[in-house]
Amino acid sequence: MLIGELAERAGTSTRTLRYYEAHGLVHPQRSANGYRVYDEAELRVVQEIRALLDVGFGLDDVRPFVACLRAGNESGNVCPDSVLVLRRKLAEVDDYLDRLGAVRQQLHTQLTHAIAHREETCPRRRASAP
Amino acid sequence: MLIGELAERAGTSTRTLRYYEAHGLVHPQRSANGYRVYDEAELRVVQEIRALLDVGFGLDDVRPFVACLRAGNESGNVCPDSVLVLRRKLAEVDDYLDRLGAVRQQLHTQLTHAIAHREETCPRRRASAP
DNA sequence: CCTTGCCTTGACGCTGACGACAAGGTTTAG
DNA sequence: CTAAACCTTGTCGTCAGCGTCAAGGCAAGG
Repeated sequence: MLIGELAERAGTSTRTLRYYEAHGLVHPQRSANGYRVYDEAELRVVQEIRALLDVGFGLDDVRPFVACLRAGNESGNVCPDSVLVLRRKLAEVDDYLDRLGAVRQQLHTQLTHAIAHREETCPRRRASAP
Repeated sequence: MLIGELAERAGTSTRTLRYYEAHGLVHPQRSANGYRVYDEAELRVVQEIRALLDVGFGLDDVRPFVACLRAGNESGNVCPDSVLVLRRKLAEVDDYLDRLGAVRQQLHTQLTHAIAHREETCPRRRASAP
């Protein structure tokens, strides 16, 4: 399988595949003319990478999962290093959820006060009419 | 007040103040030698900018609040444009909270499955011992 | 006069995951 | 012969909010 086919099958671009290779996530062989040649297993690998990136992982975070898949496991999650990353990421997400919740609260408060201020300085006719 | 003093009082850098000016958020006067001269009110403006950026706003989102303050209001939140931005940002945050919650759920699931798989293929001695 | 410490504009660096383009080689089909 | 459709490496652009020099002007104290 050449790079174009893998790109299409994985729903990504050739640029992306070369990028992953440059960062050590994919290791295609080369044909006589220098073309990259991928075997079927790489499709799974690329899909795993994409799935993790979509969830907010960085390339470095993805490495253990790729290695885990390549080690013959049917899931990239089951290796110790992957579990460590999963734990860390879960903690990060929880942290971010907390902060984002606080931000939401603050925005809500500001908005409420702004509306209240508006009622104060410029009362609605409908609302205050008998 | 010169740029260095304002930077220190606002807890930011001169570079940052020049950056804000380049993006139309601050309009200092100039002294005879070309130095930027700020009046007291700009401190409030810069603080408002910093507070909003810290919450995740972009410079463009901040503009209405700055204009609102400069219009003489004691809060930057009370003007219609500011309220619009607040509403939009609140919606964005809610959206992001939803997606992040889904991600958290997925991570949790993956982690749970990975652990379960581990128990399966390599059961703990303590847990299964009589 | 010289140093110190302000200030000025200008321009590149950074982070991440690519997109887009350049300039060229290869293979196949017509 | 040539066009089409692949492929190669290399390099610059993107988004945001600045950090970090670089090179120089201005003011005051010793």
